[in-house]
This record gives sequence, structure tokens and C-alpha cells, in this order.
Amino acid sequence: MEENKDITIYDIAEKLNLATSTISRALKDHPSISDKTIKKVKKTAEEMGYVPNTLAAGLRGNKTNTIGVLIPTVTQPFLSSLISGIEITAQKSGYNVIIMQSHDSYDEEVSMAKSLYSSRVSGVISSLAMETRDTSHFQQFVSNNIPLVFVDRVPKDFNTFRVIIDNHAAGYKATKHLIEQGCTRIAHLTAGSEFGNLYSERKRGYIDALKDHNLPIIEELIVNLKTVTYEEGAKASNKLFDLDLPPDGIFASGDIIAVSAIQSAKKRGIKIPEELAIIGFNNDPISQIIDPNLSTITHPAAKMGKASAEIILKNIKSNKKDEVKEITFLNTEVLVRESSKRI
Amino acid sequence: MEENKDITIYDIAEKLNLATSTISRALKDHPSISDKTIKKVKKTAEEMGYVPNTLAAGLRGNKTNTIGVLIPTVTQPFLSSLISGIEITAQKSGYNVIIMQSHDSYDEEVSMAKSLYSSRVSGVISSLAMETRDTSHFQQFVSNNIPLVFVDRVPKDFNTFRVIIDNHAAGYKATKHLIEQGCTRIAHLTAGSEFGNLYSERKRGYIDALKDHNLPIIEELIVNLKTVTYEEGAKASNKLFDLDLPPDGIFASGDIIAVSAIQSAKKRGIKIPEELAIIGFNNDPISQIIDPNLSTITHPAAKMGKASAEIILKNIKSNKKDEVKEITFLNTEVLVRESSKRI
DNA sequence: GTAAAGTTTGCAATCGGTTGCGTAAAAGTA
DNA sequence: TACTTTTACGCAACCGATTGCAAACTTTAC
Repeated sequence: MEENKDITIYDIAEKLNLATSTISRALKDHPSISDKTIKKVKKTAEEMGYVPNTLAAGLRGNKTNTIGVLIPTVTQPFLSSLISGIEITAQKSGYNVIIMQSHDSYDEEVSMAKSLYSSRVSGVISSLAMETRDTSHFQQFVSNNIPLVFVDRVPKDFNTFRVIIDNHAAGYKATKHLIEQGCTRIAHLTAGSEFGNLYSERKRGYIDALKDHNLPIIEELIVNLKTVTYEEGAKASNKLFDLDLPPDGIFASGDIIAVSAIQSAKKRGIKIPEELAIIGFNNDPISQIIDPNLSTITHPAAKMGKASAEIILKNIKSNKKDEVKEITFLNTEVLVRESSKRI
Repeated sequence: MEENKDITIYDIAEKLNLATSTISRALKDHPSISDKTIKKVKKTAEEMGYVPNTLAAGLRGNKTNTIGVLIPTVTQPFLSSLISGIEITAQKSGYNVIIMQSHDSYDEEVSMAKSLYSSRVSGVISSLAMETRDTSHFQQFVSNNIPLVFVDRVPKDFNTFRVIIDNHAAGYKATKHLIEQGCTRIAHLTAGSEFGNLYSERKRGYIDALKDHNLPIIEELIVNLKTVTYEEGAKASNKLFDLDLPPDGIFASGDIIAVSAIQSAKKRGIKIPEELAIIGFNNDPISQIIDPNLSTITHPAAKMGKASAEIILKNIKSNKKDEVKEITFLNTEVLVRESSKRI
């Protein structure tokens, strides 16, 4: 096993009797280098097996062609699709993606933000941890002119780019759909605290839809889950089914919860959608597997990733500061499937 | 918006009238620096908002505390769990993870391997692209003493670490289970070419199980899918159902395919598991959502990620070379659920 | 009180590209 | 031929942390 010492531009320079500056420029087609030299250098570099050292370049230029992604986890379908969208877009422009999982922990998020800054990423895309209340650990990026995009779960009071869906409108649409199917006692399964924009906005949409259609807001029909898991979904559903006046419709703020509700209902012999219409949120793969198929709200993960990455790329070079950072809204749709189709 | 110039150890050195070497050492508790100085330096660094520049350290030390992960995609449940396992383990040791998706394309894999090398990752974990036949683009890591672990889909002829399951044994177990449930015409839905270890090994297991139980190998019951998708699964299933003598059991080399088979069967009114027993592979989330629940083979994604990362971490510092690299086998289990439980 | 040993800190080179500026060579102009 | 432009390339500083070695200082020993 040969102890391959890395080939550097110094090695190429020596071999060709040129300066390292010439090699460096030749390798990136600098106009002040003759075509002949460029060709010669590239050929030799290839032959010698030269691989550029990104670290050196990054150190000197204080930029790394790397986008940092800081999200709760990679295992949720929405987030892995988001990553995929980011990665594909970044790759096209020669950027790499470094991924960190906060596991919804504030402390981890803080530590990872520091780590990302430390590795001098060119931009940061983040979806907040569930625990996060204070977002000052993201200030370092803005202060140093590193583009920062919050996506999906975003803070309200942080002046930076945001890529989100209109959660209020989505919640409204979902609820309205159930109303149109004839539901009058519509329950809502939600989660999280009031800090995040996601669940609280959807809930507002739910409430506003009820109001607009002259339906009462019934507190016992609104259940707040501790965690967005199958188990919690089942627990909450059963609680609803045990009511004296159980719901005839459920808007669940996530497909896992909705699926859990469907299966819990089926176990009790509740007919879906006849006795109970259900709609979820996200359009996760499981929504098409469950029987009956789950109606849901589309959540354009890949598009959001793409949009986020594009904003980063666009803002990396530009030196404009002090602007108001735009908020990008992506569209959602009601996907009507069997679980809510009564008419 | 202040134009925060980065604080470096030079700034700290100047402020404290110390040498940068002292600062550098103090920050990492070097024994030759007095406690008093260490405390003073750390306090000042904190106050000044110092954030170490990983690039500079990486350049100097030729190591980056970053593990590169090169996999087909992040959106498959197995792979995102794998990533999660890697990331958690790496994080604990202060390593970051950089992720690249080959999208099962050989060309992308080659280009990304180069990119990973270029950014001087400390180690590489990879699962091969479906297209990949030649793996020489991974040689650069081995040649330069960068630990390389192949996981799950691995080459046969590359002397480096491998973390895999025993696919033959798993295929055997799955098939044997169906036999034990009384199936005699067991079909197999497989994919990929014969280069990969995954599907071909599972198929061997399937065949050996049939042989060992004196069941005939029936060619028309073995269907090779072009891609591992729901659609292809449905197509293949229907082909089987249309046979003069349709199967009474299906071993699908992936849960998506198995789920597709279940739904196709249900559409035709085929009773599962009575008329047709089905077992999948992977234990994806959908396997617990489908009705009836899908029997499957566990595929310990997170554990494999953890094991891979641990191998990387263990081998980063050690300078041993020319050894035979061990192969780590992780255990799989037959998870019997409704789709195959006849007795 | 002085040499020896131990403790603490500084000097300066190094990692590998990048880039502003200067200069030599080639081309164009008069 | 002499001079201005243009083209092509080289010099050397620079990015920020690390580290072998030397040096200064302190403590211990005799």
C-alpha cells in the first residue's frame, strides 16, 4: 500500500517549471493564462492525479461551497425529501451539503449552529427544533453575511429568508373540506406549543373555518399531542371516540396521527368515511398505503428544499445587506382520497 | 448590520499579550500551559466571541473531523435511518457528517467520491449506486489511508470494511417461514442485476430454502423488477396472479414491493394470508400501516449506521495498514405479522 | 548561592491554494 | 527602429490554526 502523498499545485508547478499562481489560474481557466498553458497544466494535473484541497481554498477565500442544513431529523419523510431537494439544487451549482440533526433539542441546535459556523459554511438552511424558543444562536450567520434560510418551522421575529407554506390557509382548507363533506363535529389533533408557526397556524385555520361556517368551537374536540407519534395519535383518538358526542370528522395536523386515528377507528368498528371523515397533513407515503387511503394536504418538501437552496445560492455572492428578507410561500393542496370522500 | 470580522486566535493573543501558540494550546487544555493562563484565555475567547476556524485546523493537520456519506438517496426509510445512526454516533465524538446522494447513478457517484476526497473527509461510508459496476473511484481513499466502510450494498472484491446483513440467510429465513406456513408455490419478487450483493444473495437464499425443503424452483415464479417501486411491484404481482398456477406465497425483496403485492391481491379479491401469504423485507414504516400488516425481515438500519461510524472512528487515528479489513454482519429477524400468519 | 530539573511561553515554519501587483515577453503601432 | 499595448506569467503575502524546538522563568536540590 503506497503512502500516497497528496499531489499539490506545487508538484505540478515544479514539474512544468511554472509558478503555483499560474497553475492555480490555469486550472480555473483564468483569462490571463494562455490556452496552451491551460491545456498543458490540466493534462499534467490529470496525469499526476491532482485533487484540489478544498480546505486550503476555503481558508484563503473564506468560503467553502458548502451549505449547512440544520434540521430536527432526517428520518421524517418530509424532511428527507426537503434534504433531497436541497442537495440536488446545491449539487448543480457545485455546492455540497452538510447535514446536522438537532433531534428537536435546543441545546443540540445551539451546539450545531456553532459547529456549522466553525466550518465556515457558505449558507445555512434550518428548520427549528421543537424545543427552540430563542433563536439568537442563528444571529452569528446574519452578522457575518452568511445567507440564512428558515424553512417550514420558522421563527416569527427573525429577519431572514423564510420558505414556508401558508399553514393557516392549509388548515382552513382541510377543515373546510370536511365541512363540505357534511361534517359538523370536527375534531382537531394538533401538537407542539404555541411558539412554532406550524401547528398553531393550522389550528387557527381550523378555527377560522369553523367560525366562517357557523360551526361552534368545541374545546373537547381539540386535542394537543405531546409528540407527533403513532402512539400519541392513538391515545388522542381514543379519547375522542370515548366522548359522549364523538366527532364525525377529524383534521389531524400530520399523516402519522391521521393514520393512527384511522386504525384506532377501524378497531372500534367506526366506518370511515361514513361515520368519521379524516384528513391528514403532509402527504407522506403512508397516506397512500393506509386503507382507506388518507385524504391529506400536500406539503411540497422537495420544492421547498429547492427554493431554499436557490435563495442561498443567489445570496452567497451578493453583498447587499440590511434589506428586508423575503418570505417565500409555496402552495398546498387538498388531496381528497377515500378517508374523507362522502359525496 | 455590523461587518463582523472573524475573531481569530491572533486577536486573542494580541489582547492578552501572548503568543498564538499559547492561545491555541490553552484552548485545548494542553498540559504545558498553566491553569491560570488557560482560564484567562478561555474567558477572553468567550468574551470576544471567538469561533475556531475548522478549515485552518483541517488544513494544517490534514484532518477534518468530518465523515463523508455517499449513498443512493436519503429518502428511503432504510437509508435515512442509516444516516441517523451514523450522525448520532459521529456527533458524540465531535465529528460532522457530510451527505451526498448518488441517485443510483455511477457518474454521480464517481464525481461525488472525488468531491469528498477533495474536502479531505476523515472517513467515508458508502452504499453503492445501483448502476455501479466498477469501484475504482473508491481506491483513492484506501490509498491515502482514509477509512472506508461499505454498508449494505457493497462490492465483493474490494478489501475494505463492510457492514452488512447476511442476505442469503435472510432470504432463506423468509422463504422458510412461508414454507412453514404451508406454502408450496412460493414466488419471489426481486430486482437489480447480479452485481449487487443484496438481491442476488436473497434470491440464493430463497432458492436454497426451496431446495432444502424439496420444493421445485419454478422460473415463472421468479420475477425481476426493473426498479424497486410501487408501480413495478403491481405489474409484477399481476403477472403472477395471471399465471395458470398462481403462487400461494410471495417473498418480496422489499416492503414497497410487498405492499404493492398486497394491494394488488386485495383488488382481485385474493385473501391474505389464507390464499396468499406475503413477506417483505426491510421493516419499513409502511409495513405496519398496510392492512393486513406485512410480515417482513428486519433490517437494522440505525445499528448499521452506528457500526459503520464506529469503524470509521476507530480507524481514523490508527496507522495500521495492509490488514485484512473485517466484515461486520448484523443480525436480521423474521417479523411475523398478519400477511403471512396462517397457523 | 549555584547548578540542575521542571514549568511555561514564544518563535517560526507549515498546511495548499489564491490573488494583487509587478514584470517580462509578444504583438501592434508609428 | 523605437515605443506603446497587450498578453502571459511570477513573486510573495495571505488565510488561521498547529507544533517542534528553543528560550525564559521558576522551583528544587545540594
